[in-house]
Amino acid sequence: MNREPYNPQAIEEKWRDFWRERGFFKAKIQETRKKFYYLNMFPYPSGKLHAGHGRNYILGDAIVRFLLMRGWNVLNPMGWDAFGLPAENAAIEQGIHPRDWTWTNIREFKRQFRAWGVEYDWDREIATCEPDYYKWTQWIFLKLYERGLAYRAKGKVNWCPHCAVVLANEQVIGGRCWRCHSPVEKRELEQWYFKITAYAERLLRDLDKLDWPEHVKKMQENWIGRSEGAEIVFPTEKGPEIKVFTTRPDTLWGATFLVLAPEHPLVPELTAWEQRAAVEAYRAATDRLTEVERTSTEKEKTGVFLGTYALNPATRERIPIWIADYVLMGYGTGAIMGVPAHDERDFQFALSHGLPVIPVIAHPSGEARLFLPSGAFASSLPAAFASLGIHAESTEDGAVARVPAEQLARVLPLLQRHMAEQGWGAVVGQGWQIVFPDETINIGSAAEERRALSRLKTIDPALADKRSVAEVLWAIPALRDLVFHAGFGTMLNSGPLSGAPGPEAVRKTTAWLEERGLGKAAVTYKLRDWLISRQRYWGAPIPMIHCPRCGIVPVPEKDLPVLLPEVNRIGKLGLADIPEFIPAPCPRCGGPAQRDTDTMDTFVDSSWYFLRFISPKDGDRPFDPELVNKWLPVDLYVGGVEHAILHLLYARFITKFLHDLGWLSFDEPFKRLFTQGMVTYPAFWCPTHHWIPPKEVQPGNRCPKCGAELTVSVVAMSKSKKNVVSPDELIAQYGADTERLYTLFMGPPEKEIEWSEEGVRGAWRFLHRFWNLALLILERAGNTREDPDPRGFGPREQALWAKLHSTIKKVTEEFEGRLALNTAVAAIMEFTHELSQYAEDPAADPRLLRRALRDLILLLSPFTPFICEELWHRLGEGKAVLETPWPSYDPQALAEAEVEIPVQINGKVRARIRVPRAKAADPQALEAVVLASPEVQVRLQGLRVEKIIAVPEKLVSIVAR
RNA sequence: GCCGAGGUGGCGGAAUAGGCAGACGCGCGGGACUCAAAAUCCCGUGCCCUGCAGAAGGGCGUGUGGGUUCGACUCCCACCCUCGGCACCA
Repeated sequence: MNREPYNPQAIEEKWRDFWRERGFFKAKIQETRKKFYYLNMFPYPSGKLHAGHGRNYILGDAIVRFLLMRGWNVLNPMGWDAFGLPAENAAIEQGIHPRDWTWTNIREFKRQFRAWGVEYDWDREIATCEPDYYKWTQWIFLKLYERGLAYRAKGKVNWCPHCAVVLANEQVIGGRCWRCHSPVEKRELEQWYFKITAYAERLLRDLDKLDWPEHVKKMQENWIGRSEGAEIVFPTEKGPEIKVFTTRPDTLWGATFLVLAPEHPLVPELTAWEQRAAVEAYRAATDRLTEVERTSTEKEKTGVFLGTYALNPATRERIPIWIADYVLMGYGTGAIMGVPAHDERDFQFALSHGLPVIPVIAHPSGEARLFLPSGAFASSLPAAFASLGIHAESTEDGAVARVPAEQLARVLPLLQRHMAEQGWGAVVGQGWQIVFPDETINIGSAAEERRALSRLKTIDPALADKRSVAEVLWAIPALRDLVFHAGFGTMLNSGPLSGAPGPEAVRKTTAWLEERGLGKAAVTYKLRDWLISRQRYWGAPIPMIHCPRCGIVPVPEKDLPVLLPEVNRIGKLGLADIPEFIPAPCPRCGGPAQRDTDTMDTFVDSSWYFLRFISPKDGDRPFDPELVNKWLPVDLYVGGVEHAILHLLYARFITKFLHDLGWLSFDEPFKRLFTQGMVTYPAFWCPTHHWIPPKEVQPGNRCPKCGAELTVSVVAMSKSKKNVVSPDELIAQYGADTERLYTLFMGPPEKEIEWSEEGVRGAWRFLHRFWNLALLILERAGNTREDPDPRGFGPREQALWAKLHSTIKKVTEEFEGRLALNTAVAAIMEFTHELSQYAEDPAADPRLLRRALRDLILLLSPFTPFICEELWHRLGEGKAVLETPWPSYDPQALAEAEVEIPVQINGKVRARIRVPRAKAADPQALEAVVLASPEVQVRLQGLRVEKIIAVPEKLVSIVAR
């Protein structure tokens, strides 16, 4: 019999507008019973969508279709992140106005969504570049300004020379621009900031209440970077005090120098006259370094002595003040105390500059180690040591012995006694002791350090060039692992706190400092304030006016929006290049004044858009607070992990701010977050012709233009690398349903995955089988209207019936739980297979056939809505799929089926027995059935059963000897 | 360096609560259809060994080494590797 072939193009065109026309995707915004706010991160409309983008939108569409069938009142809006640098740069490349570029792309995106069958509540469409949207972005700026959370400050900022714009810290990725990857430079500029640091603690703490992927929360946690420690005040001889932040106040007695960031404001005042030239030169050199160069850990620790001294508040010793570029102005107080014995960077710095190192924390291992250079001891020493149970080993340049900490007090005098006349020795681990025949010097202060060093130099001419005891000890390989350590341990050489055990050291020192008014407990964050000024045209103008008389004056709310001026020129312009934009009367005094010529960072636009969807056309307010408070937080937010820090942190901040302002009752915008993985595809690189589209690659990976061998890399699809798969072509060849099914089936949606042409064909073959099966069943059972009666089922029917219900269960649970829709598709495929086999039986129950097909169509409809809508109507069900409730499963159907129980004997599966589920659920019954079965009996012959474990519905394990 | 995720057939992956390892798909092999090919459909497919007309049987197997358990991809200890984020953050 010749059946009508599956013709996806014809079917899909037929239904493309159906769902929209019926209004299935329109949220009933006034009704908030059983509401569900589903949100895909809105795109920046760039060119065309590729198959990789489908990961996000198709997943969302499937979830929303499922939710609608489950009876949820779903809000599923879409908009355009259309303002900002990305759009502007792309438009410049095309030589057109950013607005034209944006709207052309929006039309294209919408066409492609329609082709995919991806639907939204289009009545709520917004674009951040439209005045009725950015008016409210400006309003948020004004509110932040009112509260002192938007401020202007001069400082070193990140500057991207290629984009001609400043960048926020979050937009510098590994020292490079997030858009164009150029190395970022530093410039001294006056810019606008949002005080996100005021929210650091809450942004950190509230991560706990979010149902987000653990790694995204961790990334935010690390970015916020909370550190607990103490702020300590160091007096200086020149006068001004220096505040330092440290996480290790317990090492204070070991602070032998101070280091300021080269940009530190106190540097000029603290510089001695004779050091001024050197200091200025160093500061200038630091300025010229890029972020990448400056923060490279490989770099030698450079720095310059200011020529003046501070006082260590604990030891009261004079310590030199230096500047060095490894100390950053933006973190803590921009100054550190140098504790070379217990901080790796300070240690390197001290070694490079010959600064003294004083150990003040015992090595956590409790070990001490003795070193004696060759010829340093008398022949009587080994015997004396042996009496203490200490055995020395010879190394290239001397003898080494392990000394238990508690033996130290006895070893040192002994050592002194048996030392050669011109000998010396060192014991490190529990502090450093330098032993001479007539005395032992404990390195516990700078004075002792100096004295020990000078004696060493006198004894051993080879040490003449050493500038510190640390240099001497570091040169001995056998001691290195004990000379430096950064662990917690018992405090040493620390005056009143000596002997304080490691776990209490920090707390005790902090208390000691606070009692004396020398310092206090403090918390510091890595998070910096959000720099939001951008010197480019395509963005929301900052609503501020600079008046020569009144200073900086905000534009009154009633005068919003500050409209972006129209321009005819295309290029890297800022508002400063548009003279007619600048003049404006001062809102306060009415005199002539000038508009601020910066625009806002694109991430400001997207930091509140999820609120606007509730009342997108409201002209009087940014959003309707009453409805927003009913609909938000967003129940499920889906987007790329690349926004883990940037957008998601900013949106959380603005939400908390609006909450504090009283506009929002909630303080976290996205209850659950799901990050989908990228789609990769091979990209081909020719040294002369650059990126070559995969389709043009010649056999043997050759360039079509020059025949050169191409370099292949499997990377995320992107237009610039020309390795995109076009949905238009896929749809023309296979249909949208095939692309959708493959996209959802190819792997777990959160994982990065490579696109496979063969995989697409697999989805295509499945849909053919499904189509043919449906037509077969329609022929055989199309007219049946009765429901099947499970009471009359034979074993085959019962098995199929159970399979149907377990499939419904599986698919439902995936949508409601972890969203591993790839396994839901696999389950549907399995069921389709079993249904096909049953349908071939001429005696098959038509009522069961029809019911199975009906439910199968519904289960598959979120994945492949076109073919399912078509078959649904052929089934004559009247209503549309989306008006039909999602199938429910019957636990009874599952209970009645037989299950196969594997039987393990001594850990190996030796038999499989079919048992009715009711019996399998009861351990005793299960055990009895298994032991009675012939297969098991044969296996147990000659063995004595020692133990039986029966796991209900799973397996039976028998131990026999 | 620090933090996080992960390592399962030829490949993508499954095993959701310690209970049949390899679901589902790709690829591959064989067959059907065809003059032929493509497409499609059906069957088989972890590795190794024994065996055979067809069967059947056994051993090994989830990065490596150890441990807990009747039973480990799953839990514990140590290590190796890959990917992602951060990185002179005091």
